[in-house]
Amino acid sequence: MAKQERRSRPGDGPERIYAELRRSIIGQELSPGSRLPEAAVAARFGVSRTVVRAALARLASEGLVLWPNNRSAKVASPSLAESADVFGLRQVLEGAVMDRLADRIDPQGVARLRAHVAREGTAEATHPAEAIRLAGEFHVLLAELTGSPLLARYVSDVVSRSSLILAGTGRSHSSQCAVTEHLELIALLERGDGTGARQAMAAHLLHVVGRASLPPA
Amino acid sequence: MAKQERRSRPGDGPERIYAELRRSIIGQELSPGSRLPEAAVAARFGVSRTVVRAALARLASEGLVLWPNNRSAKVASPSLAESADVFGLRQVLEGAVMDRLADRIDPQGVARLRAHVAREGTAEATHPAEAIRLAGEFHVLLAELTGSPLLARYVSDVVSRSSLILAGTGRSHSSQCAVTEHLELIALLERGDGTGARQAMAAHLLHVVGRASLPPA
DNA sequence: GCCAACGATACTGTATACAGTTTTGTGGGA
DNA sequence: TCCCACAAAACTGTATACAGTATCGTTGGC
Repeated sequence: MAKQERRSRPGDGPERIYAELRRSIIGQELSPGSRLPEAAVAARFGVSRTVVRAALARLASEGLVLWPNNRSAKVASPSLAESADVFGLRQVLEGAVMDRLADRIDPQGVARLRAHVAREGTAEATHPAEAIRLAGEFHVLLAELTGSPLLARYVSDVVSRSSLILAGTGRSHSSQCAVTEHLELIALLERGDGTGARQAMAAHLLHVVGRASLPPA
Repeated sequence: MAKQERRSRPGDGPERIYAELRRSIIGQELSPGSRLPEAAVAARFGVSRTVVRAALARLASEGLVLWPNNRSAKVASPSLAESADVFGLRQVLEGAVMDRLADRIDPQGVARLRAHVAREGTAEATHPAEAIRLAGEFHVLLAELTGSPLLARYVSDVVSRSSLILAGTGRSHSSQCAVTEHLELIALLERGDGTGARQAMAAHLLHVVGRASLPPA
């Protein structure tokens, strides 16, 4: 017999707060530098500081918030150097993703990618913040399709940081360009062109940086 | 005036427990699968469960312990597939490290590397567990010299996991071979041979895997 | 006016209490 | 013997209390 659904199971508290804060940060509802006092966050979500601290620890480990000792956590505001570092690593990691995917991607994976890009296209005009999030998740989906959990995790990490960086610049057409470039990446993978896919990804990432008017990595 | 040294400053508790547990795990004092009940760990180190939970959270985020909901944390025991994943990512990340270092390494960096390898040589015969740790830290040091904090962090991450994996196999001569190979890597970097350094690193990592009698990545 | 000392306020770090969940051990029936 | 039910023990999840630390405004001296 199926267990009765509960409104929140034990252990889900931190996860929920983490997800909500993360969404707020990437969606610019919390701008870089915003302070996140534990008590305030706890009150806002109706939980205790204990739960908030667990969520903050995770956000800090992903670089989305800074959390110095004995001081309030605050939303990270990456410097130019840090931004360059993030995108430099994306070149490394996502280059490896393309190499691996060109060999092993199957029609089902291609279909998932195309479906995702379709959602990007839908959100692109109406929900700019969500468009940024979806554009990032496309890259995470690519990484997941490699079948390497670790690679997927690191890509997810740098993509989160990228979203925070890009949210700060607030270019609204970023996503439109991303859609056509994402489709191009899929096409290259589909025909097994690993070299082309790697190069296209490198160019795509440079475009993303360029549109955000950051100096190239 | 300098502040009076304290035995432990607030906020240092979790960090200390984290470091001690990590050392015990990598040093095989805690073997894979060992249970880590919060209360037991807390009693052992003379702190409260609060502190232990923070340390466990960090270890779990680095993949050294598994921490399912409502269950005791336990030391991870990586499967063959997970081990292959770890070393596959090391190829990607450390290949990038060599590329970057061949351009930018300075005599001071070379000196630090050589000094480190000297310590590896000293520990190699007498303290096998410490030799494994030092061999890992050589790779972390390489990554740090690139000047990319993020790259350094990810390398540190996969090296930790590797240490856990290698500790399980318990090959005692691993470290001796590592010393000569590490010196070879330094020599290649010193003469600016990026391609050679990248290839040598790839071979080195394959050797490490081979000595541990794991299937090649 | 300017700056240092100081006190109030806000906030974090850690311990602990209690409730809820999982695990373990034990006895009874087939 | 095997296996299920069930109760006891072990353990985690969360809230809360209290002590310690940073932050900020104010006051007093110059």
